[in-house]
Amino acid sequence: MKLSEDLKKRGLIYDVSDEKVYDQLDQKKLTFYLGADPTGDSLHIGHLATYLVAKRLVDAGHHAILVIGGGTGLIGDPSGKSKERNLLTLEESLKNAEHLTVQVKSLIPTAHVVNNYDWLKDVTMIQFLRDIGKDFNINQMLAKDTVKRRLETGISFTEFSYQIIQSLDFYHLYKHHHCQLQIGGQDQWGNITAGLELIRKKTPEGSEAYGLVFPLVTKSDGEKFGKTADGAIWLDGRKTSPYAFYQYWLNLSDQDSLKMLYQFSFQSLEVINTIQKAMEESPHLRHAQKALAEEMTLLVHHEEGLNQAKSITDAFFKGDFKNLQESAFKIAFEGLKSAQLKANITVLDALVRAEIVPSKSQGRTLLVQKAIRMNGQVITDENLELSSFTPLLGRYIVLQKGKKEYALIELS
RNA sequence: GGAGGGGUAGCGAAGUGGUUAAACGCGGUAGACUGUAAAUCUACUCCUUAGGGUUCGGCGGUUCGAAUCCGUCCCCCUCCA
Repeated sequence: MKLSEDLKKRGLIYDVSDEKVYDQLDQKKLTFYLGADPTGDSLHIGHLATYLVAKRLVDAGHHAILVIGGGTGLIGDPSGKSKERNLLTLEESLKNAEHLTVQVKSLIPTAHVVNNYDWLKDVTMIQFLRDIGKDFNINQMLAKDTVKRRLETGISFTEFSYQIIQSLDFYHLYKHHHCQLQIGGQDQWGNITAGLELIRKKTPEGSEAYGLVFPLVTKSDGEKFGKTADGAIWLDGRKTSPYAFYQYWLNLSDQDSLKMLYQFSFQSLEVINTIQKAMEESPHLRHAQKALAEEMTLLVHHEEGLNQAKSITDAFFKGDFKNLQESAFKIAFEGLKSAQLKANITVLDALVRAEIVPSKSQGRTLLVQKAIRMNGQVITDENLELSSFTPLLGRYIVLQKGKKEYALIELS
């Protein structure tokens, strides 16, 4: 199947600057670029969607340049933001950029990774205003959705100028790396077309550059994809454990999981179709969720992370952690909340100390509601001491709140 | 600079001297039902040594008693200049 057709069928194309881009994708080997600003020290699942599109292009033989926006991150992209952001310091931006570089390389090892701070930092003000500013029309800039929406609430000159800076990236890459295509989420449309415009003006002899944007990943319940009450789902295993990452996919609704399967999975459309059928026949087996969880966890956290996530899942949801070997046991609880406590501590105190509840009041409420289990046994007596449990492996007590939250107590 | 309006729990929003730890909605957590889903129903949602303690932008005052009245300061919005 042609690449363009595959992308369309998966629902990964929101808009293109020129229909010709499809033929280019199907027939030529393009150099394309995808950027991310280092606003945080890790990418999250939302970024993952965009990088996986890049990966599809790479797999089809195109060359990827992944831009880490060490420079643009200093300015602040107003796209999709209703408020002015706090500026990052240079140190933060560059440090975050380092982290993102590592992550991005691990996702697409063959990609050329660059930091736009390298070419943006030396542009002088005079240069900026004379050589670049002349090619931008204020009316057009103001008309961009991302700017227009902000005019009422306020936008600084800094963020207003963002589109110019990003255009400079595209032009730089076009000129020096023959990068002809920029891809991104639909919120990047304005920035991408601004870049195309700049390239056109700077190349009077004729230019060939394109833009392609994919739809923002959305969930059917209106919640933002990749966000939980605890915050974003990060790709960094230290910020979101492989287990939590795996669980996020596993907990997607039926409807969402199918959609995500098309958008995220590298399985062929035929295979996805089969999964869809299996799912319709027996939804309780959650074929789509499981397939997604496995594939995505393997991709981001590799085999080791996937095994860890699965062994924890088995232990917790099949309840067989009692039979775990010590090594597996440790892996299962790695990254989860834990506390070293003495045996004469009461159940209620243990809940607070293990940080599974924020206060004793709430701990009591949960105990009354039969929401607390220790070593799998429902506990209602807050004054029970830890010594009244038979510890696992001689010293561990597994603490459970509700169905999904666990902590480990190690007796000292 | 002038005139007016407003700041109440994670958010939205009632409350204008006394069971008001503060209605209601959303969100959140848990229980039931289930498929670790959705929908629905139920409970909880400041802290606590369970007696109390500390809350309504900050500080100070009036009062037996204040989110509610007075003074002052800070912040936000609207209109005029």
